[in-house]
Amino acid sequence: MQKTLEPHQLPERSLYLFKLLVERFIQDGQPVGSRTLSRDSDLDVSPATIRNVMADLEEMGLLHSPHTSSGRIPTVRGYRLFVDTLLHVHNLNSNEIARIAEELSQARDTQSLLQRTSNMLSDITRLAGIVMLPRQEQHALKHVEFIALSEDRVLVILVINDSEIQNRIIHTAKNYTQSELQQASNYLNEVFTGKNLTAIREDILKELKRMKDNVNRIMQTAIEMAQHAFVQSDIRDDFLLAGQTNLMDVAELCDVERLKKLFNSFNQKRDILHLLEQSINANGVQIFIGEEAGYDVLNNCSVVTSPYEVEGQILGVLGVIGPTRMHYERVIPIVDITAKMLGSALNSNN
Amino acid sequence: MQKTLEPHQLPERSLYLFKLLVERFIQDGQPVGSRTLSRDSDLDVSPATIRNVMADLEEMGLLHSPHTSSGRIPTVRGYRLFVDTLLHVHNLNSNEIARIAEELSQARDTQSLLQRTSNMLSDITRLAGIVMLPRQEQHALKHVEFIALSEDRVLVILVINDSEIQNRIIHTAKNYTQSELQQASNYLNEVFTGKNLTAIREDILKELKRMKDNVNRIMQTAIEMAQHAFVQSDIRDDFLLAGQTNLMDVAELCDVERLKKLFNSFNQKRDILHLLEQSINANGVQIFIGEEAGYDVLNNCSVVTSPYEVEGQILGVLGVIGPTRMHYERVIPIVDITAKMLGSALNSNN
DNA sequence: TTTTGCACTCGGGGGAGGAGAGTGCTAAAT
DNA sequence: ATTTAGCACTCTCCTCCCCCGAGTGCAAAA
Repeated sequence: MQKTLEPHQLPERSLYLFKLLVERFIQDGQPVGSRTLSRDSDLDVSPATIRNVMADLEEMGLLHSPHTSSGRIPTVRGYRLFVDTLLHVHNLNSNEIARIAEELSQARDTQSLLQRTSNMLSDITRLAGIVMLPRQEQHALKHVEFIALSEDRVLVILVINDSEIQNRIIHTAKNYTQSELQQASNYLNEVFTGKNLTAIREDILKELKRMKDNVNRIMQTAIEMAQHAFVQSDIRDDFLLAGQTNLMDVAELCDVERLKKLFNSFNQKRDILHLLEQSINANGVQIFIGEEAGYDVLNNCSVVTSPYEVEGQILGVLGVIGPTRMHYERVIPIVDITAKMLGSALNSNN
Repeated sequence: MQKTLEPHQLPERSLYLFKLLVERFIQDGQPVGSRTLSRDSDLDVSPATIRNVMADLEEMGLLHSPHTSSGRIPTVRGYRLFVDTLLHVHNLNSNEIARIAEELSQARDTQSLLQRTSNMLSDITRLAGIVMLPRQEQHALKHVEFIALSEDRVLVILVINDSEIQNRIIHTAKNYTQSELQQASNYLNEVFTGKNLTAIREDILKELKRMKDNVNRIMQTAIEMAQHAFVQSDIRDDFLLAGQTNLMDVAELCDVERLKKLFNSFNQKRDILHLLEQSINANGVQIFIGEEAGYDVLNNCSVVTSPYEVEGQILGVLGVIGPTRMHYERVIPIVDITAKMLGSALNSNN
């Protein structure tokens, strides 16, 4: 009975060769054989030796041969090891940083900032860029306005953070006149302007409990409206995706059936959102490899994500979707720095 | 020297066979040979005869053989003839009409109505559905509101038609206080509510000319604001596209390179918008076949469009994108009726 | 004008065969 | 105890070849 080997017990040489193999495979997408590796490595070692090492690595589930006689390619577990412990990420060169900054600085409002971010991600990685829309919980209310539409429908306009506008149509129990609504919004503006949405929500719930005692008609209207306007969830379940078509160039995804499934799941948004939400509480860059995360449409795909934050508050997640065989070395710092820059851009937008 | 034949000079039998051939090809996508056609036709005629007919049709540029010995397929010109003069479009059965109506009736606001329309188009045709966003020129202004953001930035909120909200941020020459803006919006609401945007625009331009004589401070502010808010173009150059992935099933587009180009041009939007705009002044359903319209990404694709209108005013265009080999017979009435129903749905939304 | 008969063409499918890359295993070398 | 060399083996991929079938065009007969 042989002992079960664990990756960290591997001799340094094996790890070195494994890393070399993964890098090589990422570079040109062909299964890597012992001969190639022997030529590439600094070690002065014959192919046969390398074959032995590779056999070990395969047994541990880090490598896999597509068929009996072809080189090896990394398994999902192999990529995991590579990414978690072998990969050494450089800083981005200042040119690229400047380019990202330049791109983001041109945005006028939040919407276009997010759009630009996702375009930029896809452009410089040549993969698909994704940006989850930010939560606004922590943002300050700038202004609220009610407009009577018809009978029981009222248009609510929330101005948040100077440049972010949300419209909602709510259905009320009673019919309100425009002037009642005006008074209500005046009241709410006075009380709530400058507070953040979470705080406002709490305040409203408190007020609701005291409602029965309250005879002030204006306040009653105001609170009823506010309840509708603020208390319903405002987590906007959406994201911006750019450069999907870049994925069509990737050889290992180039089968129309697979692509179709992938694109469909982009349209459904559900799975992708779930995935992104998993990383919303992560600390910095996170990497999902292949079907690891449990979504089989993402077979052969990796997702590199990072939450972005303003003043320590995580607002959303952004990242890149590409083949498992992607240049993590390059993509990771890009995602990382983009998240940071988006955070500060959002901050200065306030 | 032989005479140049024109389609309308063709003997009835040739047209009949041509029609049969196109229908057959649309059905199963294989080049159609003389034997098949002879079996299919009611005519008691040998394959050889049909071959002669086909040779004529080919010479006229209506048919084409992929290679020496395979059946024929229609050329773009052939489709044109088929669609323009041979095709006989049935009415939609009441089930399908009900289904469309049902689908559209569930929309709450304009945005979701358009979204549903485009989804529905793609669902029932199994192709890509497209809906151009409507112009609002002819819509009545319900309410206008100004909110001071910071220094020279003012948020304009236009409520149009009860359920359509537009936000714009404008940059003003002077700084206005919120109360100035309030007065301005009060004034504008009084004067303009109920008028349509085109009329408002004209009024504003007239007012501008008289501005110099006018000393009323409020009116001056109001007109300056209104100028920014209304006069800039509000033609929203955008469309909603659904079911792109349906196109991935279509055999003749199933080459990744072609698909990539197509999807890219969907993302660029430019070409597609140009195409749609061409049909905005058309009368009813219009059909663009293959690269006819001059966009080579649309090679092998047809676009079936129809403008949709409210009270005789054309607001936009909707349609379907699919392979040239599509079931025009079915798609045309669907697009037709959808345009009409969208029109009336938009109307009842007002 | 239509049909029959016939020679011809072309694409696609199905081996056969060989080259190339790579493997695993065993036995020798270090 | 590793490492290497040697060797047989395996599997993919390419190409060549061949043949089948579908369909054609043309000429001559009906």
